[in-house]
Amino acid sequence: MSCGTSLSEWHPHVKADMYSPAMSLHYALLGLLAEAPASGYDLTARFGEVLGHIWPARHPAIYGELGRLAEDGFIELESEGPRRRKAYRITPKGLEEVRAWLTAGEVDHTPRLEPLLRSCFFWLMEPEDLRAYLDREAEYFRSLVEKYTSYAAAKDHGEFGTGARVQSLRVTVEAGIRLYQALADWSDWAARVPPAQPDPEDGIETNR
Amino acid sequence: MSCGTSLSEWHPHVKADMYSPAMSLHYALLGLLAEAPASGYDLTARFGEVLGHIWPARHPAIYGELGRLAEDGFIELESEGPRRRKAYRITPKGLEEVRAWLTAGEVDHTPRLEPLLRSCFFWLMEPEDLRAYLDREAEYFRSLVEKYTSYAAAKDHGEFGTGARVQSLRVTVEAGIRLYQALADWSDWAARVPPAQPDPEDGIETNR
DNA sequence: ACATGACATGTCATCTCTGACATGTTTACT
DNA sequence: AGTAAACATGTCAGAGATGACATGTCATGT
Repeated sequence: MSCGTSLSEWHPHVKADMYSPAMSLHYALLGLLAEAPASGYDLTARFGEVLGHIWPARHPAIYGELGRLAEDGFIELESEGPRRRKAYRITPKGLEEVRAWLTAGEVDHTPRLEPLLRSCFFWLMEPEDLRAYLDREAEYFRSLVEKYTSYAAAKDHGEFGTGARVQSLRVTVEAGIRLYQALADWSDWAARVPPAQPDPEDGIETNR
Repeated sequence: MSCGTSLSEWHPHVKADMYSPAMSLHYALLGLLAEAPASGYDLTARFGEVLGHIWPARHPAIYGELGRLAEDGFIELESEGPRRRKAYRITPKGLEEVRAWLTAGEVDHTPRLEPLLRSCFFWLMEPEDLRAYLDREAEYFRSLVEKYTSYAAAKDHGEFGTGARVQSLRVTVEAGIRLYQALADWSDWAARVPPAQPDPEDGIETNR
């Protein structure tokens, strides 16, 4: 082992972080329903369009969570529409729930980004493959920056109104722009890091 | 519904992205074992120290995946040590597996960042709570930038050697620095966005 | 001789999400 | 009148991860 915290700190009978793995959908749905009543179908669409780029969710997860939320009194049936459509409305209890999360909930700061995980293992790649990969990535990140930038510009010209919800979305988009810009710059930077010397310490062949 | 792609594109019988939810641990373990043989305990420690800040994993998941990996011939028993310790070594098949992932696997670019999800719902918070939250976040992100920066400086002074694996880690750390810097700047920026007007379009009270 | 703590591996109930499958309803075009 | 497409909701087996629980091994100090 290299540098390190003692393992037994976490191991035997210690209460861990208690960070909820994906209670996120629970709050995400409440947050969306705080805007306006919606059906599972509507919510699925919203995940497909915008939120899903940050926090993916498919319809089985959504319908399932909707059922649980209703059971627990965080939301309630608002109306039944034409094709079996069921729209839900958030209850005061639900609104309190999501607000408590926002102001008092533990924040998980882990950046679960697959490209970052991959970067730990770049040393296993051939230099030319790595180079090609990083170029592709930089390109892709730049295209996202462009996409979000144009959305932000439209918003700043008042195209979607000036309400609080739109303003929140604008803030989220700004995060996207800055994050993807950072990732694009990082990819460019990484592509210019010289390939390493073969590592003497281990038996596995590194990138030649 | 607002702007949007037709839902039926994904719905009826279309093959979805097939993006693997967390096949990531499978590859992460292979990547770590490509460096040197290790036991479940060692690998758990490494997740706790470094990798876990990017991709968390607890010991039950690790021991479980290790078993599957061995069953499938991606890794093999290297040695049995003092206290039931079992160290595994990656096989040629396993090395091929992780390399194929790195060079040919689909990349999932979704930034699963809880702070970003939260930002979609900032409009539900009281302005002063939001302000306090953003200040705390900015502070925290800055502390991470500092931490990773000092690590990078140590590395650049040759403190951990110059091997390929260390160089990869340096690249990952650079991503962390840039990402957290972007997030710190974003938090500062967001704290200075003026609170929105009450939104006329819906019935739920927004931040006053 | 024995207790303690670090080392080390495992099981299990439970939770969440996913892809595949299944189904019913309404509109629009031909 | 018929059929295709969009609208809309659901079930289910299975994968993957988690916290809690359980157990066994070795070194050290008393």
